[in-house]
Amino acid sequence: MFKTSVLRLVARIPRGRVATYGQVAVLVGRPRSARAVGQVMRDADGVPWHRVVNSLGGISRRPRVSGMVTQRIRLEQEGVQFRRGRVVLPRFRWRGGGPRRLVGFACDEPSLSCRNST
DNA sequence: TGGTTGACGACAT
DNA sequence: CATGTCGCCAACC
Repeated sequence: MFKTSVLRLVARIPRGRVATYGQVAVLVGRPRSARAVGQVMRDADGVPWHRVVNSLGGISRRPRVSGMVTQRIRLEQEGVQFRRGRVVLPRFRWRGGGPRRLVGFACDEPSLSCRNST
């Protein structure tokens, strides 16, 4: 089940790391369901929902409450750094969730050997 | 069964 | 870089 898969995956996001809606969608095998992931997060309970942000590293607006603040606070308390209102994805994006054959999230970790080009 | 609704995302302006 | 459009898709009605 989609919802269950999403919740199970989000539950695995380590403290101090974040994932994007699109990333979660890909990891559960539904690459085009990023939006639906948000729907699941809306009522998510008992999972680190605050570790899921949009593709820009920003905190997406919720329908009712203004939990944007709460989410950011929580992330910062875990050590996640923000830059101009956005999570510094290159450094805090979670890479995991299964087979690392996942292209696209490969080389954005500065501390690795990715800094050869520039 | 069929139409509407978004915690999204890639692109075009 | 900041909006606006359009495509997507699971959940809801």
